[in-house]
Amino acid sequence: MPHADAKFSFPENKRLKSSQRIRFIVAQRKSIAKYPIKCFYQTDFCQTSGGNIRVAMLVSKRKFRHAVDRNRVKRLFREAFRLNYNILTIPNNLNLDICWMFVGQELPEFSTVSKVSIELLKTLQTIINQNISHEKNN
RNA sequence: AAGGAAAACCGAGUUGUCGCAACUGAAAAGUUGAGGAAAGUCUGGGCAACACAGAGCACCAUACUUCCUAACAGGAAGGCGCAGAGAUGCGACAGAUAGUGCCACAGAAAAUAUACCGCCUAAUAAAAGGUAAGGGUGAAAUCGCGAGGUAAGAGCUCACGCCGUUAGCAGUGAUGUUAACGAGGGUAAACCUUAUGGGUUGAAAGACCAAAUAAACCAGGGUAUGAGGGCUGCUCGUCCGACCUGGAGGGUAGGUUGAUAGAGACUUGUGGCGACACAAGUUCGAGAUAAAUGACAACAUAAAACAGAACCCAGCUUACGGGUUUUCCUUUUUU
RNA sequence: GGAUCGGUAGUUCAGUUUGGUUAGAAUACAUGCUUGUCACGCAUGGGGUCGCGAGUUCGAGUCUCGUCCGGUCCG
Repeated sequence: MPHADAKFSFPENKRLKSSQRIRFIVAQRKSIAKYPIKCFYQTDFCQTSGGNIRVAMLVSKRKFRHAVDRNRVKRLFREAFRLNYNILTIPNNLNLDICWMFVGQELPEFSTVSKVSIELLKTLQTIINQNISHEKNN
C-alpha cells in the first residue's frame, strides 16, 4: 500500500497551523468519534493546489493540567497518524483538514491510540468517497 | 549493629528501524537537541521604553551584629532566645520609658485605678477608718521568693533573681560581665515611632522591513484667554503642544531582530574560619513561534518519582521513586 | 509570558475594614398547621473541618506566611 517515496514522513505542509481555521472546523461540528478520540474534518475543493491532508491535535488543559501529559498525548496522536495516514487516498482537487481531539480522562497507550486511529481513518475514507460520488452525480 | 542529624551529588544508557527541530553541506549525509527543580512568579538584578528619571506627601518593603554579593526578603560566620538526650534544628529577633487604641465573658478591679469575701482598730454589733497577706474570677491581677517590719499589712526596708539606663572591662560589633541608679500588666503578624531602601511599566517591552486602507462620515470639546498629553495614587514643578474624546464603520494581523558566549562552566593555585574574591589554564553549542525530543524491538529487565525551555541570570519556596558519598550524635554489645 | 481578584450551609451571597466564643440571610430540604387535595401562606427544625497546612495571639472565618483550586485583564 505505501508508496516508494515519502512513506511515513510528517513535513510542514501536513500540519494545520492556523488557529482561526481550527476554530472554524470545530465549530462546523462535522465529526466522527470513537473513544477516546473525536475527529473533526472539513473538505474543500480546490483545482489548483489539491490532494493535501492537514492535521492538528487538540488536548484540553482541563483534562491534563501538566504540560508533560498534554505533550505526551499529542505525540502519541501524531505518531499514530504518521504511521497510518496512507490509508487515506483523496483526489487531486480536494483538500482535507482534520482535528484530532482527545476526549478521554486518562493517559492512553500507544496501541489503543493506533488501533482507534486506523478505524477512524477508514470510516473517514468511506465518507469522503460518498461525498465525491455525490458531487459527481451533481 | 540499630536509630537519628547535616552536607554534597546522580536523576538510565547503548544499538537498530521509522520520524521531528536547528545548524553544516551542491547532494548523500552528518552533528546537536529540556530540568534539578525548566514549576510557583515569591524576591533581586541585567536589558528595554517612558523626560539620562525632578520635589514633597501617601503607599509598600525590610528590621540582632559583622561580612559576602551586581543586587536581594539570599548566603557565611557570630550573638541571643526556644526545642531536643545529643549531633543539630527553628526564630517578622528594633521600640510598650514617644503617643493613641484595645484587652470579650467572668471578676471588686483589666490599668490617673479600685475593694466582694477577708484581716486590723474600740468590749460587741452596725457605721467609720486603715489595709491588700490569703480566698475567689480570668489567658493575664501592680514583679517572684525569703527575711525584717507592723495593730493588721504593703518594694515600706534588705538579700537573691527578672527588666531598662549609665559607666568600667573584653569584643570591629551584636553581646557578655562588674558596679551604680531607676521603673514595674499584655498587645506593634493594632495604629504607630525610629532607621534603611523603593520613579513607573514589562520581551504581548522595544527596533527595523514589507503589505493594506478612509487624510472619509456623525456628535462633543479646543486652537495661545492653551484642549489634551508626557505609561506614577495625590499636590507641585517642568516639558511637549494642535488636535483630543466618543459613535458607527473600513483595512491589516506577515517577516527580520530582540534571542542565547554568559555577573557561563570546570581544573589548579593564592588569600579568607567561611560565604566568596583574585590569577592562570581548559572548555562550551536547545533556541522553537501553534511551538521540535516520540514510537517499536533488543540488550541481566522492572524503567518506573516530580515534572517540559519560550529574553537571560542570582536566589528563595514548593514537588520528587530510587540510589551514591562524606562528616557527626545517641543507645546497646564486644575488645 | 505578564498582571490581578476570589474560595463561607445542597445553591446564591453577607460577615473579614476595627480578631471576642450562638458564623447569619435568602432559596432548597424535612416536619407540622392551613385545604376535600396540591400549590401559595404560617410555624418549627436539621444542615458548615469558613479550600488546605503552619504561625502570631489568652482567643483566628477575620492578621501573616506557604500551598491547592477557580476566574478576570493585557496584542
